[in-house]
Amino acid sequence: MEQIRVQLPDGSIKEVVKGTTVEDVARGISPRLLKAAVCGIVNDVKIDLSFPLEQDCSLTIVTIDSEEGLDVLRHTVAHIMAQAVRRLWPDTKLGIGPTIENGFYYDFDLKHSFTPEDLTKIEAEMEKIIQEDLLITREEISLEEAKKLFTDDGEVYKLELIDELKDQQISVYRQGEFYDLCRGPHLNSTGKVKAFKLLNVAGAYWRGDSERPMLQRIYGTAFPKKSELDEYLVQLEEAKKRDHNKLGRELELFTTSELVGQGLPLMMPKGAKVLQILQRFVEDEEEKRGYLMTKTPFMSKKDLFEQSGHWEHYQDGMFKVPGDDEDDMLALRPMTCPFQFLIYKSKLRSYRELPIRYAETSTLFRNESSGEMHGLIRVRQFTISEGHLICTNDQVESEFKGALDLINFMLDTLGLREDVWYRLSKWDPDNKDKYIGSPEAWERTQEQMRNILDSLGLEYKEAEGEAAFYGPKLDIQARNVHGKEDTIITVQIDFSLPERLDLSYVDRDGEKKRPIVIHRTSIGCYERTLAMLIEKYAGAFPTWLAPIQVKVLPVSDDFVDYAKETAQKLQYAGIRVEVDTRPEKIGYKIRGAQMQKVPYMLVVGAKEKDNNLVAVRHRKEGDIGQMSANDFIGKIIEEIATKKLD
RNA sequence: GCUGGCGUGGCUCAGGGGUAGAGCAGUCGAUUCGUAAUCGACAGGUCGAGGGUUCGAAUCCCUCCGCCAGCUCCA
Repeated sequence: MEQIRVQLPDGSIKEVVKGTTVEDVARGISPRLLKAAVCGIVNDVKIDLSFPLEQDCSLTIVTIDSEEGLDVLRHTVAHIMAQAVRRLWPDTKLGIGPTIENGFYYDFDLKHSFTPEDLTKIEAEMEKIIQEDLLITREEISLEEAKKLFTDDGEVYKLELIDELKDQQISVYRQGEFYDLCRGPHLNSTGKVKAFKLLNVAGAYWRGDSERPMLQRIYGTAFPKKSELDEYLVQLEEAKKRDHNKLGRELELFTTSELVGQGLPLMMPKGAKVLQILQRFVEDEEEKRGYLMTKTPFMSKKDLFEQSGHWEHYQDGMFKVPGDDEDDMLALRPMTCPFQFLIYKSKLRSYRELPIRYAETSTLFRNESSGEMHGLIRVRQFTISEGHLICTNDQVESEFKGALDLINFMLDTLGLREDVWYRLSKWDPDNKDKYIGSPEAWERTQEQMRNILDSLGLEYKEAEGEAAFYGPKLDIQARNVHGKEDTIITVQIDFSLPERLDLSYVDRDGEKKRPIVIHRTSIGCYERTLAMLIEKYAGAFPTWLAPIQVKVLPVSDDFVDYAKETAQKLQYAGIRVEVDTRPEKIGYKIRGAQMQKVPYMLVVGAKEKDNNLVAVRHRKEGDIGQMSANDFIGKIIEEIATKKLD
């Protein structure tokens, strides 16, 4: 029998008979490996355990506890779910069923619309399929065979996918009566699945195209062990408790009213206070870094937006305000750029003035469509730390880096750095109508941005079709507690609007030249940042950001005066303080302050009053002992001044 | 905008054709208390809005508004 040489990840070579399967190799190594094995990687290609090795190769055996193994498991569970849905609703047509971060989904097209109760039914059917321990097999077929197979079933969506696989090997996986177009690999039997859960149902357009039919998507997850699944589900529940939309209302940061409408939150005193602190912090820091503040109108005649291109490219996102007659249309501003450009243009500019850094705490209005609004994250009116750096071509790199340095400083100070990632958002060359400017300029600017990022050694992803209509962006992304991704900060290089608004400066040689504009935010949108902070800290803001920093709690009515006196001292020192004067027991007051997530509680009773002290309790550390009010003030002032994170 | 779910006092929820219920929060009274819930009383709702079916609608039907998740779109 012919022997082949198989190289394992540790570098060792195993000689096996030609035709030996991956599973056999695993068996030959150890029973434990065999049990945990889900698939193999042969010469960098993922394959099933049943794959026979025909020639010398490198082989990694993927186990269920690895990231790749988990992916295989979840993909198989997605098939089991599709099989179950097919058994329960035989008229179901299948869409796609990929794995995603933390789980999988499958899209279905059927007349019946799934209810949450259906998920339980489907889970029960899946459990049966797992009990049946069906063998999962791979079959490679030709394009014609594939077309025939799925035409007979009326699987229109699968046929569309097959059409795009023209030059590739088409494979079908079968388990019992069920089969599906799939690249694989998969577990080798349904019985290997130990722990899964279906999570929710939602609509999703076929191929992500809103012009095409909407299918029903079921999300689920799976883990090698039940305990891991349970742990994950607990984690999900815990995350929901941090939801800014729930906590923000409970903590009286903001509220909404049906009378006001969607996407228009009302900031309550505590929420407004946090926003004010953030805003002052940003404005002061920008001033230190050479920004000039502007204050421009919330609306303009449409003429301005026509010139900037917003009217043509952004009209759907704008609120229009009718004027006295047809031609006198106004619009609320969706961005501040054109206004600041007019300030720049108000006189002739010299190269000596550049770079000019304009900053504005800009309130913007965007007419988001009704299904998009969410808490403080997607709203129709918001305030953003918007700025425009007008510079020469030679200054772009240093200005870009300066903007990014400010951003990173902000993220570090707020403790958010570890929660974000960077994305180079490029245009979509197949969709030129969405943009202004020439393809060459787009490519050149994107390359320039890439070079800057690379020279900083910054790690980033690239994303096509995510650019602004006037230029590419560096977006700084974060996830909310539901795992949904949002842009929180952005830096953009704009070569188009300076042209459209005819910005210029007089250069050293006396010639008029075109400047470049960098659009940037430093913490982005204040409302969205507040939402992130609420979720990051579960409402327990670092002391410098806390709307109430100290709560003074008299042990009984007899000490209310002393409590008020103490609070007065703190207030003079600029500390945000409240006194709980309710005729309640101390435990009750502490509980109240804990639930409001106030950083410090000062308990005052006879012992404190007689010795002119306060008993300090920290929301996390508990009782930290007595000290004089002045000592406490010194301590907390220091904590606030250094913007200490918990 | 699309799909699905949901709207009952400030909050969390029960009731599901026969004239609105609990807990917490609030107010008042009693208690004057030492590190996460003292006791009692009171008050609070045109059951999201508007139409319809019915002798009778919080409950069934329709439209709209709002909330939640996802898709699409975007900071």
